[in-house]
Amino acid sequence: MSPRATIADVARLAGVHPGTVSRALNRKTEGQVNAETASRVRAVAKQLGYVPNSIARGLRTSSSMTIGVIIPDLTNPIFPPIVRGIDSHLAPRGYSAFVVNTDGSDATERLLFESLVQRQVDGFIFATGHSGHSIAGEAYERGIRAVMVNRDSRGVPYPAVVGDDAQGIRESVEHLGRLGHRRIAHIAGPPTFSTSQVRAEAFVAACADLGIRGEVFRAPAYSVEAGQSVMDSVLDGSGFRPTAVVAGNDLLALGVYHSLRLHGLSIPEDVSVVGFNDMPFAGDFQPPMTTVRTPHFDLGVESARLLLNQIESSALTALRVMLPVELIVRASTGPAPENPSFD
Amino acid sequence: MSPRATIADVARLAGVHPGTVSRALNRKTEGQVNAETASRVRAVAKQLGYVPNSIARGLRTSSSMTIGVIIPDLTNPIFPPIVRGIDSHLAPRGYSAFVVNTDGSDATERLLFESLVQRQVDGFIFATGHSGHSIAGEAYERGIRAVMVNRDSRGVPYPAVVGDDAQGIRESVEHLGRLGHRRIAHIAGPPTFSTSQVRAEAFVAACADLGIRGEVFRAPAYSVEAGQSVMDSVLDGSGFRPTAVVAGNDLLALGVYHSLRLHGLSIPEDVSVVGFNDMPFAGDFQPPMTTVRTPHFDLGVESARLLLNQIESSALTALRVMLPVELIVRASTGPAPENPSFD
DNA sequence: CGTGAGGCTGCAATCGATTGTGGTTTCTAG
DNA sequence: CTAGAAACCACAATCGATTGCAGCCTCACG
Repeated sequence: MSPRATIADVARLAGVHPGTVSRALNRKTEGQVNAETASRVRAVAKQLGYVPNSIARGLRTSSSMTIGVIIPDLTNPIFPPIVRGIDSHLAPRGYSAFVVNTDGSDATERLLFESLVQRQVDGFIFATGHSGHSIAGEAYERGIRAVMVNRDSRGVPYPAVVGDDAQGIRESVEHLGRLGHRRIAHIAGPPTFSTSQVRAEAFVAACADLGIRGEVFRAPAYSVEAGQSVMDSVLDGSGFRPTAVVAGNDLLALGVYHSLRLHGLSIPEDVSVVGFNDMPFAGDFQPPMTTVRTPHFDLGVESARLLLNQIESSALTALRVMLPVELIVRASTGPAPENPSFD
Repeated sequence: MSPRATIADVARLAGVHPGTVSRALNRKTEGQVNAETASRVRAVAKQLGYVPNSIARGLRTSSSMTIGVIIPDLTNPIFPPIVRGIDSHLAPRGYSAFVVNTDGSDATERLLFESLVQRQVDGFIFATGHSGHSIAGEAYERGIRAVMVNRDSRGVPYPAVVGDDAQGIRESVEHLGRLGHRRIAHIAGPPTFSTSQVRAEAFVAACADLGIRGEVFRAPAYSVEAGQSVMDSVLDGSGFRPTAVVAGNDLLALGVYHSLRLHGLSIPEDVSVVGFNDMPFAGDFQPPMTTVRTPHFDLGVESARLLLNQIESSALTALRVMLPVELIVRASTGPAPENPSFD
């Protein structure tokens, strides 16, 4: 690897001082140097293939132009769009993102967080919010800038960018109500996530408003397996016989699909199912899934925008951005059965 | 933001020289300092909440402990597992990854590449290989370390980590042959990708070996839309009437699903379909998709391993790692119809 | 008791850029 | 013609860590 050209090399060849080279090459300061000199410097720089060393620059300016993005798991399909949204806002502004996965472990989150602090990231975007999310609290104490995305974290004073989950659930229930359903189950996610609580509460409220009998069941995780086993226990153990289920998210809904299939029940003839998130390819499932579309990409964009605002204006405005969601009706919901197959 | 403690602060409070602090805090050099002094330094460091500034360290040691990962699009479901595989190897070794998306554009790839060079990344992992992939060539000229993952790039002397695509296709064709299919279409990806070529050639060879009539059709992209429109033209325009189709990847296969459905053909009764990659939730499609599982996570791990080897041993061993694939038989393939519905 | 060998630690240079300060030069205006 | 102001650029400090070199101290051995 041929040693990269430094600013000193350029200065020498252009016959000027390194400081002048620096000024000539930076938009904000190039006015301070004679136009002719500047163009000579630029010519030499190009000739030498000079690229500024942003490590060195970062040391001096104490800004690394990097952002830490902490998510639970990149292979969970809702996160790639969020990450891309973040990146799409960051990249044009000269920022780069470190994306790390915690796999839901607070311990690894802490480790990764520290390693990013060490790397002098200018701020964080947390997609890992949950009740008792200590890292965000600590980060705030240490004066670190951050925003929460997708999930809120009660008690943490960072801005949060979330979808209007309550509205999404309400529309789901109304949709099912219009189809004649009067007994609906809600498979809720883990109670430590704000999303689970918001959705469950909205479900209960909507059912009450519409005079629908709604029961809430809690899944230990937002996963296909959890959805399946909870639905199994609803069908086998509980006395409740729903004609429709509103799942806490698409993964849980998929688990419900599996459970229903194994019980010989068909969707939506016997039971209607609605998911949440509209993950990629949700329309290609068997049957295509009715679900609530959350604008994940935009969630990412907004969170990045908020963070950069904080960083550049250094104003810690505790804000909260809620983006609208949309019910996507596909084939997993249909009219309530006249004679429910299991009555 | 309270100014972070520096090594000088620790030195002052511990009553030693900054150099000593540095030595006391680094595994490799802590033997050079008195055990008692070292522990005192460590105590002070903890008390002050000192975290080394890796920007400063990077400047001095000229190694940033970061890797650039260049992929086409994170929302393409094959990439998250690759990225996680990379990360799982990098993180425990103190490296962090910058993941960037090119959206298939060489121009933005170039931009992102330069910005990462500027950030002094220690190496690159390219998942964007294609014929005429100039960036990798240039990078090599400049003595930059890198490896290619998933896709190969002919003519670029970097190591490549790929799946055994030829074997996967061969197994697909054999599987269909055993089911009695004698007319099979292959929807190939863009010819600029090595994967497309390898798979198409393997398809032709396998058909020849088994005495099956195989026709290759080229899709302009690895996307659902492309798959659908190519399959449309096969069904409508071409004289060829396949009873099965081997798609270049799962996205194309999904497009084939759509096309078939719109033509009133059912899978696998009328036409069998096999995909490639076994993307997440491929088993939940309608019908569950028979496809070739590529070990994407391991592809990522291997590529990171190769890269770190290169970096740490500084030996440019042009290697090639091929990982085994596996045919996953689900419900999109079945016996060839006795009387093909469209003859 | 002298000396050589380690063991420890301080000193200062260094990585590559940015930026406040100040000195020349040139130009303008009175 | 000269004072004052720009305009331009060089100088050097600085960011926070790492590391070769050298010095000091202690200890052991002759």
